[in-house]
Amino acid sequence: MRISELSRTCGCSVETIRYYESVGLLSAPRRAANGYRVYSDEHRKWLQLVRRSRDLGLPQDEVRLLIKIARDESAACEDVYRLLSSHVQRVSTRIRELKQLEKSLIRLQSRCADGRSKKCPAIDELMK
Amino acid sequence: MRISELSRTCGCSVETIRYYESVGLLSAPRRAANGYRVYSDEHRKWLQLVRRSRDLGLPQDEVRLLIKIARDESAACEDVYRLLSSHVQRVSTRIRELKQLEKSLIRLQSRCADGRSKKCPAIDELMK
DNA sequence: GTAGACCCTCTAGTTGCTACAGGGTCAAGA
DNA sequence: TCTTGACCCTGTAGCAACTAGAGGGTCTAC
Repeated sequence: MRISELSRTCGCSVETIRYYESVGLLSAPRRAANGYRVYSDEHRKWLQLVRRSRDLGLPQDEVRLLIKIARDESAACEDVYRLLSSHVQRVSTRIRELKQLEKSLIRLQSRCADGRSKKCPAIDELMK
Repeated sequence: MRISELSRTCGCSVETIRYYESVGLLSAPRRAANGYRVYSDEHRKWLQLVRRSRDLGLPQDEVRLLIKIARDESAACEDVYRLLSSHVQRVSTRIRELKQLEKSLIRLQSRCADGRSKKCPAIDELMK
């Protein structure tokens, strides 16, 4: 299959596929006589792995690691588990941080709502 | 005050201050005879506004907007309120997304935990 | 033969900084 | 007087993870 077909089946732009190849997240496919990339179903699977992992928020480095684990025939489930665990940790931390942020923002915003003074109290607070 | 002092009082690196100046988030200060930047307390306040806004996650464009509003003597509180509101929306949305993500990750991870098969079921799922 | 849909490579842009390289300035101490 | 070390300057390149464009080639259908 050609790159545009792969792109359609994986929901990932042509440019992104070429980019993944350039950074080593997808192995280079064989080329047709005219230089066009020709992909197999194997490629599609690997691209799915990359796309889904990225959708889950895994950074490229860890996707690379995941690929290495997956290529290993004895695919170490434990390693995958650990990798996912640490990512869950990161996501949970980020959620906590954002909740904290949300609170601060709402508090700041509320100063605007009840302010009668000429100057904006929220801006005053930020510049203090 | 010189740039390093400003840096210390605002908890923001010297490089970042110069960067803010270069992208128009902080107005250029006067220069001493030797070319060094010389800041006033006014500058400190504006830098605080930028730093605090960024800490709240506002993108540069919106900080720029906030500065414009703040410079306006009739600092339109309503505009600030609207700006903060839309940002709170964004943050809330992001929190929801991350929670969803966290769930997916934990689900995926659990497949690793109870898998007895030779191949890692999480990786299998990602490549499907 | 030409229009339109593909494909190619290479480069630059995005966001918000951070980290050099390669210089100049200035005050204190030997 | 010289030198050391802490500052300061400009300008450029790097990060993540793409995206968008320039400037070309290829192939099929009408």
